[in-house]
Amino acid sequence: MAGVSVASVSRFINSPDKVRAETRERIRLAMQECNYRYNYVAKVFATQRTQTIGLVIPTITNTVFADSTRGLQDEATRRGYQVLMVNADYDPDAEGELVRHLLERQVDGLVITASDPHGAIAGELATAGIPAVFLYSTLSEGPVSSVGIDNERGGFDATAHLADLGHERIAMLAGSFTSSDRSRHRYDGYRRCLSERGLEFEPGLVVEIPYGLEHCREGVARLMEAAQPPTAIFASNDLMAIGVMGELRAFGLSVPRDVSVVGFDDVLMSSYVAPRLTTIRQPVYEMGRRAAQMVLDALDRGGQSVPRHLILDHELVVRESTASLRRA
Amino acid sequence: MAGVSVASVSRFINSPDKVRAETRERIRLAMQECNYRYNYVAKVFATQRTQTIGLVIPTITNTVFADSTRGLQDEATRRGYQVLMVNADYDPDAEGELVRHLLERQVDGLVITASDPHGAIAGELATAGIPAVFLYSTLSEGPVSSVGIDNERGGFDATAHLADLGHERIAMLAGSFTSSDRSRHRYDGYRRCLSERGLEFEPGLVVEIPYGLEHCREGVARLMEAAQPPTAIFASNDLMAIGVMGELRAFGLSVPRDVSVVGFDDVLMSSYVAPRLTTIRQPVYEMGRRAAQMVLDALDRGGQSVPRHLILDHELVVRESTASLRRA
DNA sequence: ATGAAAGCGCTAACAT
DNA sequence: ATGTTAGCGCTTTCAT
Repeated sequence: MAGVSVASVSRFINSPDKVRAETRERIRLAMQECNYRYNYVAKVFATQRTQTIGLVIPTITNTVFADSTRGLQDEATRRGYQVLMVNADYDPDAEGELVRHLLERQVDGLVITASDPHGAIAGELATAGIPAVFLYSTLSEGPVSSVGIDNERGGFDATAHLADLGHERIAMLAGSFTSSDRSRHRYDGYRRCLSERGLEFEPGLVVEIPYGLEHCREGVARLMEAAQPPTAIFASNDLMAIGVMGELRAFGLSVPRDVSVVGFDDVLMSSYVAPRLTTIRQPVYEMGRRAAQMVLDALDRGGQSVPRHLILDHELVVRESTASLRRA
Repeated sequence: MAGVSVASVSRFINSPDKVRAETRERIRLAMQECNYRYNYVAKVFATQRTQTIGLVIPTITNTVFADSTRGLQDEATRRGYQVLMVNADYDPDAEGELVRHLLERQVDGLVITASDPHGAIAGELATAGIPAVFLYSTLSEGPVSSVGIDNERGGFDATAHLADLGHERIAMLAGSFTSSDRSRHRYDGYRRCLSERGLEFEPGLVVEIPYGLEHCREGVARLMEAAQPPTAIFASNDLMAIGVMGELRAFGLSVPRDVSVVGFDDVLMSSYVAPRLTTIRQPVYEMGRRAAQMVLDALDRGGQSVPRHLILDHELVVRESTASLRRA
């Protein structure tokens, strides 16, 4: 239509300076006239590269994942990559499914917040043949790279803060261990703190619930209707901590007067709720950025690289939801 | 490798029953041996159909969009489609960009929460040549289908609730009009209510801010530091309403004792914050489901169909953040 | 600066 | 039940 070959059109699209101005104009006109639309799928098919990194997150409902995704997205965009995000709803089986799906879609790299980085997913990633990194998990070894914080120490620090305030009956409301190794590691830290402080561990003070605000009611009920209810609750993440505070109020209990609550993540919302939530801050934007960096760097090096395990610093942020124990 | 043609392999993948059991086994073995991975991109390229519907949302940080996306996702999955979600960060220019991007990616249909369905995006969609629907907007006509609620009436109802409680100085903290026609329509309803109730409209009582919790501080400051501060605030959405409540507390003000607050959306979080938020509920899951339904139905009919404009019911949910005006 | 042509991995129509 | 083959729209190498 423009009287040129497809090669010239391709050049026009990808490096306009390689085609004469006059030809450029002819092509532009023809494109306009026939309402040309570039077919990205054909390009990917031809080049075998999508310039896309696949991202698997546990849920879209907890905004931490939105925040880390932003970091990942920014870094990817900066380096000419896109990100294809899918959520697994905290379901380990779905994770494998989604990874396969992303692989079929020819993503160039993968970052995943997995339920269990030691589970089946590890093998899946190992054979994928593209750079992959685990995000959020605490890993110090293994064939696939990772970036996260030390969740065990985070759990320890949260619990220690409560112990420092004089609490002895400290409960943990944990997101289900099978759907999150972070929850398990935070629990490990909780246990270690209890033992180091000489506090007795009571199985009844740990309740494991599925992730999500809507499951907090039952968890809080189990905790507070016991013969000896806790005076402080450590929740696996801020979302659930906010859920806990809501349910505590429904029980006629006041935070922090009757019970102290600490969360994990330091989601923006946590500075806005009443009372403002004490929590463990994770540098999530930075974590997302670093994860992208790792897969992009590997890609730059031709896909091959030694696995790295990056553990960033977390930080206790004391706000209004925790207070000294009032002795009866 | 299995001694069969590519056609048989294709059949094996897409309709295994069309190939003899013995051949099936040979293929399976060969696949295993050479670590075969299906190339989805090639399939899309060959068939010219992605079985994917593109979704553009304003932000991933407000969980309403997560909720409507779930409805959309469920319906799509049920009918064998996937959804490719991208977020525009409330930027009208980004919306156009993303739509073009999705089109290049050959999505079969499009659903978009647009800043302004009457803006440039409308033309973009009209020429796209694939089914598209606007989600969340109040539209009763136009070439592209839509599903939403009556945002003007929603804004009216929110304001009327405050007026019914005796408030006369009712402010609106609005998400920027240029990035959301919903905000504009809710504002229109606010204005109509004021006028119907014989309440004087004061420009100083309307402040427009960018979306996001982090911008609420300035908005609340502008409102409450005025000579005659409002006794009630209607916020464009729940997220901002929660932000408002947080900032009001920072000002030493109590909700609802000193000022009443009403939001919009009825996000799950709104039942957990303190005080529990009074708001206008949108049936967002259903909205997402219906949007998917519309594009999928159009696709089933071969892409052609008359535009439909669906307006679902909203509902005022009265909780704890609003109270009768205490006269000085 | 431009053109010719091979090739990316699959599907689908047709033939056997 | 299986094989043959054209073709999807682009990139890229090699010629000119």
